[in-house]
Amino acid sequence: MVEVVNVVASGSLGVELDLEAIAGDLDDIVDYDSDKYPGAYFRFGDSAPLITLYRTGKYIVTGASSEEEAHTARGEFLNILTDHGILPSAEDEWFRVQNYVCMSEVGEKLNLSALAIGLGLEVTEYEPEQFPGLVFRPSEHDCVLLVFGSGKVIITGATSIRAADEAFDSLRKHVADLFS
DNA sequence: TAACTAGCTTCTTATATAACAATGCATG
DNA sequence: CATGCATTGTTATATAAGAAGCTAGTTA
Repeated sequence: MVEVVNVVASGSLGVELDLEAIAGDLDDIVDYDSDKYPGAYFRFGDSAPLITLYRTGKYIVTGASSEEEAHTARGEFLNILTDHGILPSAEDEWFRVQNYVCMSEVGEKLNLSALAIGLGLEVTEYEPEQFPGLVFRPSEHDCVLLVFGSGKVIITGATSIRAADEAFDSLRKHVADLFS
């Protein structure tokens, strides 16, 4: 099993927006500086996900620890926009999770040099002087795994929890075959 | 010279290393 | 009171994805 630690999702309001006016109106929750970055940041609380809104009406949600939390943040975001008359209604827009960042562990300490050879040098990168984790890009899974000597594993780039689960499972099987 | 492409910026999150800064405490 | 060592804290390293906008480089 993998634990979701971060969810990145995106959607579109379908309308062009005046971010300067919105930032002025929602001064307490919106942070916008076009010289620094073209997106306007919406923060709903300290540990809540961050929503970045763009001129085009497209937006991204980052920092949610579940898909539900991402949806909740999006709902709050849409409500505030409709309440302030920025949006006529919150319908007819798409919203999709683009990236799941997950964490898990294999339950034993790992020799990463041996693991790199075992998994195959063409699908792994391990340069401990540059970064302590081994980068594993399994050819049969569409995500990337960072494997550490402690046995902890980060799975990122997955578009579903199932994909992350499957990728971690295959890593675990490789580890079991190699070190037993 | 114009159009296009590629790469970088911002942000989030776990993970683990080294290198560095800054501070605390003890000993001479 | 000054120096040395230890601890704590911050930053960098690397990963993925979305977004818009800027710059740099290439090509027609």
